[in-house]
This record gives sequence, C-alpha cells and structure tokens, in this order.
Amino acid sequence: MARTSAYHHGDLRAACLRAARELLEEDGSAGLSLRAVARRAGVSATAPYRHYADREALVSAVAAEGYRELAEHLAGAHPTPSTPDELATVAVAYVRFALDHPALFRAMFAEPCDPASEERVAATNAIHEYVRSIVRTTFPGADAEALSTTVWALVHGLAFLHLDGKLDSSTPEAVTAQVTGAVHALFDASPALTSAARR
Amino acid sequence: MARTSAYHHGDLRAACLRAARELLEEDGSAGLSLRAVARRAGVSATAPYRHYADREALVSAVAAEGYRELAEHLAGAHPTPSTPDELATVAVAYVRFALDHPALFRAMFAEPCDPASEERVAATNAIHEYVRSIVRTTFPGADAEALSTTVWALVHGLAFLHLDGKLDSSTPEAVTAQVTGAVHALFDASPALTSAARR
DNA sequence: ACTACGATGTACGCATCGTTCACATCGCGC
DNA sequence: GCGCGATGTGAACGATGCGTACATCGTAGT
Repeated sequence: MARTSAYHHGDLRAACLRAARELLEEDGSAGLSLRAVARRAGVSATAPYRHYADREALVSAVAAEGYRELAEHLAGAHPTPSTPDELATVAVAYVRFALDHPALFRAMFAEPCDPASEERVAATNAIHEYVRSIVRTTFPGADAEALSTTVWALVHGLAFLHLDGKLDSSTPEAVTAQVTGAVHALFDASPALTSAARR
Repeated sequence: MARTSAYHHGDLRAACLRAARELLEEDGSAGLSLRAVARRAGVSATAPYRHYADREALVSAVAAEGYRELAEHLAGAHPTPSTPDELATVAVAYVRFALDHPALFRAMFAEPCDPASEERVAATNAIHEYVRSIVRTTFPGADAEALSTTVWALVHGLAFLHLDGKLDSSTPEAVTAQVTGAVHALFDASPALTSAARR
C-alpha cells in the first residue's frame, strides 16, 4: 500500500477496485456499498468519488475487470480450442468461473448495465469475439455468427441455472459432465449447420 | 380497492404485490423499495411489514408471481408443443417474456434467490418440469432430463444475452429468427442424442 | 349490548447508504 | 519558494430498511 503520505492514499483507484472485489466475494452484491469500500480502503466515505462518478461506475469497473479475468480464465483452460472436445473444456471453464465468483459474475451480467460504460461493452465484445473465433476454427463451414451466439447462450444459460441452484452443482464432476454433455448435444448438429450455411 | 375502513386497507398484501410489480416495470429493480410500495398503496411505510417479513420476502413474492405468469405465457404460445417447430415457438415466447418484463425477469433469476422461499423453488420446479414434459413428448427416445436442461439453458441464455443488449433485439422478427435458429441448431442433434440414450 | 382480543396500521427512531459541497492537504512545475 | 491542480476530509441532506411501542378496527364470547 504505497501511501505517498498520511493524507494522500497513493493509488485509491486500484485500492477501491480491490476492496470492491473483496466485498463482493464476501457479502455478495448487497454488501458492495461505496462507504464500505471507502472504509476498507482506509479512507473517508467520499474519497472514492474522486475516481468513480457514482456507485454504478465502480460496479462497472469491477464488472469490466471480471470480464478480463473471465477471458484469461477461458484462455487458460485451452489456448487454441479447435475440436468440440476442446471447446467443451472452455465451456466448462466458463461455468466454473461463474460458480467460483458468483457475485462477480452476477454483477457482470445480472444488472441493467447501461451501455454508456465503454470499458464494459468493449470487454463483452471481446468475449463475444473470442467465442466467435473459436467457433470459426472449430467449424470452418458453419455460420460463425449464428453458431457462436448459440453456443455462448447455451453456456451462459448453464452458468446462470447452476448459479441459481436449478442444476446439480454439488460436485465439480457433475458440473463438468452436465456442461460437456450439453455442448456435445449442440455440436452433434454441426454437420447440419454446415450444410445449411452452404445451401 | 375494497377498503374495509379508512384505517384498515382490506387487502394490503395484494395491493403491495401490484404496487411492487408496477414499480419494477417503471423504475427497474432499484426503484423497488418497501417505502415506495407502501406509498403507492397509500399506506404507512411500515405497514407492508405486516405481510412481508422484509424486502427480500416481497421480492420473492413478486418473483414467484412472475414465474406463474411465465408459465402461463409459455402455455399460451402453444398448449401442447410436440415438434421442434412448436418447441421453438415456446422458446421464442420465453425470450419475449424476458424482453417484455426485463426488471421482473431479472428479479426472478438475477438475484441470489435464497432457497428458503418455497413459493419460489416450487414455481421454478414447475417451469423445469414443464420444459421436461415438452421435451419428453417431442423426443420420446432422448434423455429427457439432460436434453431438457440443455434446451432450458439455451433459451435462458438467449434471454439474458438479449436483455443485456449483446444480441440484436431491435425488432421482434430478429429475436424470433435468432431464437428459432438456435433451437433448431440444437434439435438437429436429436437423433444423436436419442442414439446416445439407447447406447 | 358490551368487552376483550387478535389482526392490521401508524408513529417514531436508529443505522446505513448515496451524494453534494465547502474546505483542507499534498505534490509538482514554475 | 510558491502557487495551483489533484486528491482527500467533514458535515450534512434525503432516502432507505428495519425494529419497537402504540393506535385502531372487526369480531367472537359473554
């Protein structure tokens, strides 16, 4: 905590983000108050306003960070997926991320997300583009646009259903099996999709 | 507003629910405060506490009502879907519902949803069972459990992605085409699923 | 007919929150 | 040195969730 002085913090912006992340993981979205963030950063209640216009801006920043981490996490699962199996691995990583960071994942997707935050739209576009590129290499003949949103939707829906306890998330294996099965169900249709694109 | 007296409201419970629904559609989830609900019902700020333990309980009640309406809406789209096309119609209705009642839909799914609310889990179980029954009649040979959660996840994900503006929701036709296409992509795999179940 | 009681609302208070505004304090460029 | 812009402080306002004590009603039992 490189504090430049007793008065000035040094890097309040980053400290707020870190505090916000921690509060999110600890107390859920409800616990994320600007005042609590300020408290945790050891700073007055109004100091964060120097760096974030309002609570929404802070949440957006946290969400954007979450998007970046998600992207890293997916890339970590498999750098260059090019088969349905490898794609399934990435899908499992997506759902795992949601289950490992439930409050963060909800903050990323479960809020109105005013489109004004460019940081946010850029990050989500990156995710979409990433999925698109995977689909392109995995199914060169298919309609990449349509198929990528379809697979994204499938995985995204699985993540939310798991988060809401609608699906069996008791063991990592159960989740893996569920997600892998669902992805394969979709990809067994790839020949049909491919021919449809050629038609 | 059958008010039994100037003092007693008559049916505050129902009035609160109605007010909450209205506030949700008008101001989004953030605008849903117990005090605002009380105000709209023309009653003191703490009166609703007689009927709902806390804010969370009210939201749960609204969400449960939302689940019931969703079920009705789906049934209205097609009473007894038994082909992929008819199932796609129901899927479109699902996404439409989300887009027509964004705040309500988010309240239904985008919150931690403590599993203590039986009203809520019962309602969501009903939805899941409904999907399951459709899948069973549409694909008698398939693994109904696996396939139904897969299709639910697909549609659910599409709904959220549309809600978040990640997909083109500019015209109803675009939404319909998107959802129909995705569902068909999944169902073209049904023979594979069926054989897998038999294996 | 009266009365006691349980259900329903009200009045009031407390802690917290988001946000604003005037002011204090620091570091850096002149 | 020193002045100015960036950064952080403090008090304050209105709104919120929620708890507690009290008021008011319909009604059942006498």
